[in-house]
Amino acid sequence: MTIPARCSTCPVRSAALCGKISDDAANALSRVMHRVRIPAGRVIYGAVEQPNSFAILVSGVVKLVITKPDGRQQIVGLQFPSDFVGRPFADGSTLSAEAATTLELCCCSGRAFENVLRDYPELERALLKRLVSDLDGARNWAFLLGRTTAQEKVASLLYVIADRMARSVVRGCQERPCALGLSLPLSRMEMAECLGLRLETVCRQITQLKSRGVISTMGRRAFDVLDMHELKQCAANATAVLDEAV
Amino acid sequence: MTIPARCSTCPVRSAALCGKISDDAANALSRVMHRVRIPAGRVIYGAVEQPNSFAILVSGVVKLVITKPDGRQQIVGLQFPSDFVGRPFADGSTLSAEAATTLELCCCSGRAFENVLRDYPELERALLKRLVSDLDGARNWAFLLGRTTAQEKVASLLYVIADRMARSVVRGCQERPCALGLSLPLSRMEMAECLGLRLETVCRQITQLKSRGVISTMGRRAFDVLDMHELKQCAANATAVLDEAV
DNA sequence: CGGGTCGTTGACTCGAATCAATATAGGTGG
DNA sequence: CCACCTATATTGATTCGAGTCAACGACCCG
Repeated sequence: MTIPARCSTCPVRSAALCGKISDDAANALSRVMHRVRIPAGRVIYGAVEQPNSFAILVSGVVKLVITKPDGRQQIVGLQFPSDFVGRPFADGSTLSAEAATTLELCCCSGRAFENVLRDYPELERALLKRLVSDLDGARNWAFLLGRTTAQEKVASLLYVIADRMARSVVRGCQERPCALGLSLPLSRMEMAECLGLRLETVCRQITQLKSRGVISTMGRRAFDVLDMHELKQCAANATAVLDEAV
Repeated sequence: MTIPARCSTCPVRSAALCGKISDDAANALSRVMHRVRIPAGRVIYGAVEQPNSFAILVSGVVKLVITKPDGRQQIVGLQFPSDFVGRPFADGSTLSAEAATTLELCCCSGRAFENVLRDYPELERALLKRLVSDLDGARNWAFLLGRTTAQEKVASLLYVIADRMARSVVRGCQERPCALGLSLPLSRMEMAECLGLRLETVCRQITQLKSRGVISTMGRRAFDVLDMHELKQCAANATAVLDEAV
């Protein structure tokens, strides 16, 4: 038995959960999942709504945001195409997921997903691995917030976005995804919320990166990486870069 | 079949992974696990050593630390008694786990653990749930690092320590674990590494909390929470507390 | 009791926040 | 299609919290 046609043409299949399991399990999964389109700004799951569903992100970007009673917000993670969206066995935390852009999701109800999970232990195993790597991601995010300068934060974010957007846009080009005209899935405000900064600070850092010829911007929601290597340098160690720029 | 005697007297059993599964699974697990004692400072797992093992923390505190080539360190998580220690299916990240204090672990080899995992899907399910809650923890840690003042950071850390240490020291006392003489598992330097601050800043904030009568300290490695409610207030919203203090 | 590590406090600096004033993009209606 | 209008973005001036540098003090070890 082979996988369904709609799956075999799916752009994220190889990288997503459903590409890591046997055709058998993938079939069972495909039977309960369906494509949906979600407009930007929609809350996918959060403190309020409980009909928890699960999805694989096909296109677009999801932001994971923690909001405190006093209004402070922090984006604690971004999800890109091929990522798994949902909170299995959620305990109702303060975390919510929002569409940063228009999304295409391949999704199903929590109940249906948990049934397949029970029938195919290999799926549970794959999910567990993904959670471990999400956990690594969350901890690296914490490092970024705790131990880096504004310069490094902005450079890191742009690097991650360039990396993951390029991967999902031009598949096959593993070399240098430069000069592509990447679309920026976040506003300046949202970038600030990602990085624990104010939007003015994000602006200033972007201006600096532009004046150094590392990136360029076109309008509000597009940018180019002119020098991928330099951007990575900025992300890893802003001070060293500043030294050699003197 | 009942669980082994050494498990039935184990202080963390009810809260740990092994208390969330059937006696059958718990038995299988107990057969491959054994108690070990680890001195403070020992690296449990990290970038170097690969013989990955898994453990349940019985006593002591483990710190999870990310170290970058340039020497910057950030503690991205703490683990307390009953927590699961280990990285299933690790992909060799920059994360390492270190004993912050002397530890008692109930541990086994990665191979043995994965065998039991295969035989008892319920164990895998329990592990998955624990990872999801770890993920929540890591994201809340990110919020703390990104969106709070030094005051809130220090208060939050002391609150978490007081909460979890009290829970493991005086079991049964669910009311107000105040005035207990809690042992502080971290040095000032380590506290700073947790919070993305400098140790001088941690000192100053501790001094402030003392002068406001929220906590008191005895020597270097012990403290008391004099007003648990106030400490929680400081953690949640330092500014409001400052306002009413004027 | 002496030495060294760790913790505390003080004086000063600096990076990011804040407050404020434009500027530009992008959508809307004429 | 163009002119306007509002959001969003950018830049500048200033403030403030935390970092840095330095000295001192306290605890804990032998």
